[in-house]
Amino acid sequence: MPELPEVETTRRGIEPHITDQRIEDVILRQTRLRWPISDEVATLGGRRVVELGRRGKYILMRLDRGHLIWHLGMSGSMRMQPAGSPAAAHEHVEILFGNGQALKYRDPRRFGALLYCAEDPLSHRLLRSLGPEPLGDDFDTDYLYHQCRQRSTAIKNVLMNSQVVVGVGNIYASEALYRAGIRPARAARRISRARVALLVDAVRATLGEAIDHGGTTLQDFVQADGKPGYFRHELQVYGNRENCNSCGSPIRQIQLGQRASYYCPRCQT
DNA sequence: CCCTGAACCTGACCGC
DNA sequence: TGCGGTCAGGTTCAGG
Repeated sequence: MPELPEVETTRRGIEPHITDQRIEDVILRQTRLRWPISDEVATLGGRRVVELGRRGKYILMRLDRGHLIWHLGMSGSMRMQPAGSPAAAHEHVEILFGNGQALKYRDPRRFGALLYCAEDPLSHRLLRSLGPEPLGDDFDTDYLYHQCRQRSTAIKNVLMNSQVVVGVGNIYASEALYRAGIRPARAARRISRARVALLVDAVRATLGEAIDHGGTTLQDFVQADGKPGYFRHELQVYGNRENCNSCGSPIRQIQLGQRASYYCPRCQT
């Protein structure tokens, strides 16, 4: 999926097309996603989109009454197309707007979600215990060092724990650790404060640059205009079985927390 | 509380 | 060409 940069790229691409627009109709072709789409979603015609926000990997669509919470799962994408254009395979949801544009949600693996929420979406059970935004002020050295102190698990697992910090998935965890010179399997509590500071900077820089490139496309992800993300060309270790761009050592792959992890055995300690 | 592994689902790819 | 096995960007949930 879609990690934070892909979700933010999606949000930015869609926002200008739907803000202040009136929903004409909602088409549900498949309601069995991670959780079933509630019947209320089909009845949103007439409501207006007030703003499009994001919390971690969730896209928050605030309506003049109620909210939609979207998640892209592993294979989800959202794009704008003219209303009436043919539906692609696995295009489960379509929202038609007064301006003749359609927001299309596509998700082959259906690990994503679309939830209707009457109240504050930040209080929803799926969102209320999320950690800080990695690009916000609350994610700093003091915070992450404190989170690491008592944890014996690998630092990569800590980075990918959404209760610790949101938005860092399997690609960017490997990339940020490479950038910080820290091995993904290193026990979190065995990392010095100075190196945690490097890691905080690395996470921010990696995610920020990925957003600037429109995210990373491996298979499914497309931006709101249908183009892929271009950060794939900037990846240093993820999916790379070749040599380190810095020292030439072969990149190694290990398994951590059910996920493939990549690192340079010489540059990362 | 912390940590691990199973589960959800489809499609791409690889070796035979 | 077909078949079976493996792997894939996420996250909840059950259980130790």
